[in-house]
Amino acid sequence: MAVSNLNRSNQLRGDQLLSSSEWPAGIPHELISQGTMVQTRHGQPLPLILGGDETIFLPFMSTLLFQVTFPGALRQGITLLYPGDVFRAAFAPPGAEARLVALGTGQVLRFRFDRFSEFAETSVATRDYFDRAVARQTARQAIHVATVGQLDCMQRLATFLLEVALNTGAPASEGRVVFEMPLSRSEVAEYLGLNADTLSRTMSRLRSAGILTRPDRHTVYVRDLSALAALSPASPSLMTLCGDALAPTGTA
Amino acid sequence: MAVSNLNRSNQLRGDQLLSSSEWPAGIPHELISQGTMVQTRHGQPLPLILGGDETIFLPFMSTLLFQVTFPGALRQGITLLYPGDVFRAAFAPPGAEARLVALGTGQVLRFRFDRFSEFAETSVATRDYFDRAVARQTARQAIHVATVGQLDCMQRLATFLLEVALNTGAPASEGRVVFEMPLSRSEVAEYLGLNADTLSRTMSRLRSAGILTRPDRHTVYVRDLSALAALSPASPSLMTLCGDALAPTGTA
DNA sequence: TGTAAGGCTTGATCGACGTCAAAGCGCGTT
DNA sequence: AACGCGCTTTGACGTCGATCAAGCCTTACA
Repeated sequence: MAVSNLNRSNQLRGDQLLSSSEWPAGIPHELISQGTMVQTRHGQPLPLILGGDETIFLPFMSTLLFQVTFPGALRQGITLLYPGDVFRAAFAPPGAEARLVALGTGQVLRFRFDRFSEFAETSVATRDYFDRAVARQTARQAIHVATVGQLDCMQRLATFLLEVALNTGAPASEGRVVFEMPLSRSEVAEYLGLNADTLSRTMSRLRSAGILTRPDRHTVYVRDLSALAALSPASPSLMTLCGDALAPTGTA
Repeated sequence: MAVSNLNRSNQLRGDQLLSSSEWPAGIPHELISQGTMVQTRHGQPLPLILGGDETIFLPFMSTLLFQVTFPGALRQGITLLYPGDVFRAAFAPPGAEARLVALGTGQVLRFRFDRFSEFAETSVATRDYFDRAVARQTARQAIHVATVGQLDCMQRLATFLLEVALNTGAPASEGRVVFEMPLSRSEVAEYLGLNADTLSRTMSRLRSAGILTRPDRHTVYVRDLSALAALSPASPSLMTLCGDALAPTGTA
């Protein structure tokens, strides 16, 4: 088992770190011991190696952000990756700056892609897991394209907040959710294709409407999830895709 | 071999229609006979069946468009699919109207997904083909997100024209390309997240700049591919991804 | 604890793009 | 050939969000 160094982070074989009860649903257990577990800090870039030793990452207990910058243009946040997702370096377009960054302290499983697919040859569960994860991410990506392409500022922000709430939030009480904001204001703006100042204004409107509060800079407390969902045309899609983890009181 | 009826179109077993010299590069030949070949007309919808008998489509000699409409919002063109791509119904987000339409007369290979993956179990080439196609499409999709999220009207249009030119165009002479416009004006607008009137104005500016002409409504003649590429921050990405099929005189 | 740096908020202003309406053009139909 | 329909073009106008700038607040570090 190769254990290489990556930005001085601790690295272990995948099954040495967490008890299996903490593993994200769906990951085949026999796969985990095949990879390298990378400890992440906020903002840590995960190098995307291409070619024969292409890398593949599985966010384990962490959230990742994939960004692309065209030469001479602003940066765009492409997708947020949650535990259970997969990201191979070949997903990054050539000819543009592509960055995969960790958004907090956590763990990411890393493989060489050839090793991963070699193991997948022997494991139906791994192939199924990979195909299902890719399909789910592609569907989320379609929602993101439609969000950026068609929705106005408030709708985009509501969609983003709902996405993060459903994927990482903890229910506080009936119709209320708390979650950590994984992105800075300007990163959210990049993700939504908006200006950071405009975004700040829109967030203020949500606060003064009583839909959410910010106990501190990194925390969002959604006081009325139904009202937030009502602002986003994508809410039915997100609710279905994220498994209705936080059943709302109603969508009206 | 099941041959069902779909919108009265002709259907044949996949290997009965074209000589193998016309097959798109990369598709394993043994896979083709496993599917159903669907004849398409312009605008024909390809039904996306989900669940146990999920469908998967392989555009063969045709181009497809995948669109999503949120309830109460405008339609968004998500991705264009060219020969060699793959589309499984699970790529469509739930809770929103999802449409896959053919953009011209051609052929599409259709499988039941369970049958497809059952065959893939026996064929390394098919698995490789599928994974590579998905990765390439994901990279193109990242370009599309960044295009819609960050670029202005002219840059988006230039990016779209370049994409279609590189994927379907025929070189006319050094630095010149002709291609059929597969989308109507309003479909292009939906794909780029723009207003159709604005798009028309921008296209007029390209015409008066001498970069392209429209011999007829369905045809685009690019008179200066380098100038078009210079307008799009995504041109290095598209050129690399589409295999430099039309080597330009220069990118400046 | 003081200080500096960077991120966030908010106001004023401007411009690109969306909206609406009218006219032009191609195309199929009778 | 005349007619009518649908798509496209073009102009006038309004608006949403980008930009610029000032002030505030948090965080890091000496």
